[in-house]
Amino acid sequence: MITVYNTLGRVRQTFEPLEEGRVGMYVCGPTVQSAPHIGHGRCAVAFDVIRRYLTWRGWDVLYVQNITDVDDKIINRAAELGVTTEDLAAEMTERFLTSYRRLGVLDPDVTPAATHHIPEMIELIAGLVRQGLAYASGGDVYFRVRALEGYGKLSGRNVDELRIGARVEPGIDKEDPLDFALWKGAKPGEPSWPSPWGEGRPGWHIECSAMSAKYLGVPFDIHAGGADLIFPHHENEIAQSEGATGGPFARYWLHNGMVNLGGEKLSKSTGHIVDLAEAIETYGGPVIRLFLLRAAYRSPIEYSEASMRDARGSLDRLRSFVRRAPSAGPPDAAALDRFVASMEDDFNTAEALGAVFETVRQGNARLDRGGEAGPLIAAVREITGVLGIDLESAGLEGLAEPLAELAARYEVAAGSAEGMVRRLVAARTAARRSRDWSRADAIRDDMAGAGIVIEDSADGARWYRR
RNA sequence: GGCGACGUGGCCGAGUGGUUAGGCACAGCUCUGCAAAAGCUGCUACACCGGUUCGAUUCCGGUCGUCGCCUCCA
Repeated sequence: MITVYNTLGRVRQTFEPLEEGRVGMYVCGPTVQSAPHIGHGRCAVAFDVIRRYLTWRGWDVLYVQNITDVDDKIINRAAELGVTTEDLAAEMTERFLTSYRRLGVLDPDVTPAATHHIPEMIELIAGLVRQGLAYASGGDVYFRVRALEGYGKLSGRNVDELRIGARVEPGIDKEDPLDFALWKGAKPGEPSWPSPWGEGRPGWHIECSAMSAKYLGVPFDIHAGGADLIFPHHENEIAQSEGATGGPFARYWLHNGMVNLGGEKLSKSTGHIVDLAEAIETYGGPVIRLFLLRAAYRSPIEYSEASMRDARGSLDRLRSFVRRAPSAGPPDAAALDRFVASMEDDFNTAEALGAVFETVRQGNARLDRGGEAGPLIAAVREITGVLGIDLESAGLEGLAEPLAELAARYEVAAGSAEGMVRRLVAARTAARRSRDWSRADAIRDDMAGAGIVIEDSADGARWYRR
């Protein structure tokens, strides 16, 4: 039985999909205006893990993550750079998807882009206008917030308190400052589409209402995203969708905590950012993924180099363990049970990892005593697989050059990166046999300098990339 | 000001009304040509003040502090 914390209602509750054995999941994706930062990675990883877990548990998950490819920020940024909005969006989309993959995030089943769903959005807006829940004003269309019962139920706000803070842009004719745009009339030179209200483009919130309904149907099971989207984005999605259908929209709302730097949230608009691609380049995808999974997905986490080093140390421990012996037999049942119990408690990956490390210690202790640890290793492999933590890849990308240099220095044949590593390790083993300690140590030190760690053991040398 | 979350040992970070989270770091020992890895041992906590209770880090109230949202944001 899975328990989840539902932002809607702020309660823990049993997760029961609408249809037995099937789960529909919609994750709010990025606005592709600039490159991804660690916070985007956290969101992607958090819900990728949930998807993987549900899948592993035997459920059929339909996973949708959108791309917002039209928006004021994109228009402005493209103008600054002197490129088209399409080109900018396409390039940034690619960068997001590449970084996500390097974090071990599986591709969504559907990755809908807003600009490919304009007709669906127009239809939805037209329906809201017909029902009196929206109105055209100038070339814009606004949602009439006060016309909808229950607005604010997700974020715990009430309309009378909101009134004071609501943003009113000059020159815009809203009936009420709380009302938000469903459709924005185009200014000259802006990308636009024809609509019953004139040329224009969709507001931000409407895309998620339209696309989630299209791919998952309404209502659907899980709607997820960053905690900073609770208000107004998700609140407005609910207003639009429930206004349009008269019934419930998404059943479980899951929100990941923010990634902070120096105690403050990362934010594109302020430039307070840890670039995701750079971090991946520096530490590798698996280290970052482990860093992200060490805390529960709802807690805020602090990015720091010290934390990344910790995460690398932890990853090394896992890798060293599974390299000691092959998996054998079915995965250890006790280890799996602990993993399942942790995950079913609101997908508590931090606790799940605690159980993994205890399994590692048990396994190491058994191996030290000359015993068998096949099932324990199998369990660790199984669990890290579900968590999407890659313990396997040698990851020798980018090392061809330094390895070739070392191959030349120690007079072994050049070739593929992996081949050179093997030959260098063999050369060191030979040096050790002839008790040429200085040569053996030099090879080990130089390899370490290149990022390849060599460890001796009873049954030969093992190596892995740091 | 309103709404929400949170304050755990050197650091990161789970969890619980009375029993070891875990990782990283540190010290000692074992093992090892050296090292690393690994094992064992050690170090050690629940912001503060009240209350409930036989007993609270864990429930309730208050204080202080931090963070998020209230405007675009994963």
